[in-house]
Amino acid sequence: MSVRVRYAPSPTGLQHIGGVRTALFNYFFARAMGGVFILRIEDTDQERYDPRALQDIYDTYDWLGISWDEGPRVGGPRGPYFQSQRTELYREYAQKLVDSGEGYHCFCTAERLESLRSGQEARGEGQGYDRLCRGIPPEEARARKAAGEKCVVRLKVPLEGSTSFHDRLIGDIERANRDINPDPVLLKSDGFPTYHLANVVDDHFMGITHILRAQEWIPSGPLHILLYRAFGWTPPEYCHLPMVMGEDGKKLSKRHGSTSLVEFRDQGYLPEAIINYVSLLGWSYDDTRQMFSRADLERLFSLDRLNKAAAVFDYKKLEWFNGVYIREKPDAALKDELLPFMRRAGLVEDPATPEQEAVLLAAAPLVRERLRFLGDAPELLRFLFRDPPPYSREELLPKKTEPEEILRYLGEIRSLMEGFFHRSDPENEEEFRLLAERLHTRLGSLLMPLRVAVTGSKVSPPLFESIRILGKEKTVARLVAAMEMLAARE
RNA sequence: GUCUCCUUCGUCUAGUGGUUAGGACACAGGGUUUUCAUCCCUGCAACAGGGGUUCGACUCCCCUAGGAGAUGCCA
Repeated sequence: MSVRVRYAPSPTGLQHIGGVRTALFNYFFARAMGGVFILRIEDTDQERYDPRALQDIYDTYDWLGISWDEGPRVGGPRGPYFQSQRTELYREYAQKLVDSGEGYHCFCTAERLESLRSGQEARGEGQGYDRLCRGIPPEEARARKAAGEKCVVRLKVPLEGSTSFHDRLIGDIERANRDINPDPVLLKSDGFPTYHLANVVDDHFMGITHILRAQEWIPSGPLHILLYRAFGWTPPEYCHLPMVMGEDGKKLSKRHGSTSLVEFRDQGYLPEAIINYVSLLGWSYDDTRQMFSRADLERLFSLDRLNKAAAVFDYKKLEWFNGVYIREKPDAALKDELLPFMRRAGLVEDPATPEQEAVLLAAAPLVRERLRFLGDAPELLRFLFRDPPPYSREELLPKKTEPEEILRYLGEIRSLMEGFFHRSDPENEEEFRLLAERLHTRLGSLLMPLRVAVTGSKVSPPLFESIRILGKEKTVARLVAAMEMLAARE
């Protein structure tokens, strides 16, 4: 039987690391098995639905380069792939449960459930519905419903015995029926299904063969088994993936820093880094290999190498992967990646002029090894597009040097600039060494003031290459500005 | 409260009934270097605890502890 898996997000918030991990594992599993990957939108919560969240799902996976074989935008034989468009189906199957006696109508109001819950909490009892409506005779329930009384459909969870299922990763999981959520709601009073019903019905009709989802779903596993049984269906194979935690060991959330994918993208993370890093959260290939491209994972991913324990999300390691992938980018590709960030910083126009593109292309090799994120680029390269930011007089003066001395050096350097552009970088370096020797100073004492004058900072990309990109005119002008600053009396 | 799952360096992980318990990130030190960074080298550091089983357990079993998750007309 060919593999069919799905990622089924609900459009209620931005895609975050945890969701992406689940999506990725489903996608890679499908690819590695030659199966089908389905995207299904679980938009059954009318209250929390957010159209921006749907767009975010598209944006996130488009950006990551993850595509689905069936789902929104592409369609497929088992659609529709929005649960909000399948409500008839859920209603039909909820009714079947009522008819067969596996489910029942419940007329309890939200208020009653609320007070029930608070009472239980106050007494420190286990929480859950008290099954009040379970005893209502079917005819009576029918009549009340026909009379227009608001109601939901609940599942009749067996009072005795236990329910177990097999998990590919964990093994057999068993739960006493009395510990299962007492009669969960399957169909809400607004006619929409809850997760449990919609999920089971869809997975069945969409022919899902494997359910790969986070371990936070384990507790509802037995419940879903009960549903499959009530319908007379065969459940798919389960594989509950280890959870992703924040640094404090708690479920990853906003307060752990950026967790949504758009945030990572906007900070200048590369999709390659995210994919590589996230893949290693709960999965490994062997004892040493850690570099994996999307294509690698589409081939090598396997459920046999999953880890059981929850993984802590380590921003530092992601950052490291990002640096590695940035360094792998050829000049032109890096330039293209950098462009949006330079634009957003207002350093290049939109669209960039050919000159600006040329400068950025030339600068790419200079910053490549210095970027942790693409978003670091504007600050590093600003001096190529604007006058250097204001710097203090002190910054021009290396330790234990006098202004007059540096002023003299800069004058000499200015002369050196005449032939600078006709010489190679090694030749220029040699010139500067000779000059330092002649002035009885260190090379650093020559280059640091020059660096500050040209870039406005003591930390910059390689100086000679930078000057070459900047051009003689601007370089000399900045040198002069620095000399004037030094010459001015305090 | 109840139920379920989990437990190897700080973090991600590999691993075997007999290993110096391996790799990566982080951190520390050193080297290269015109700054920063990159790069290279070295170091650091783990089998949660207690019982068994066994000639021998990190590895198999049990218990304890700790952690996490679930207990919704949210998914």
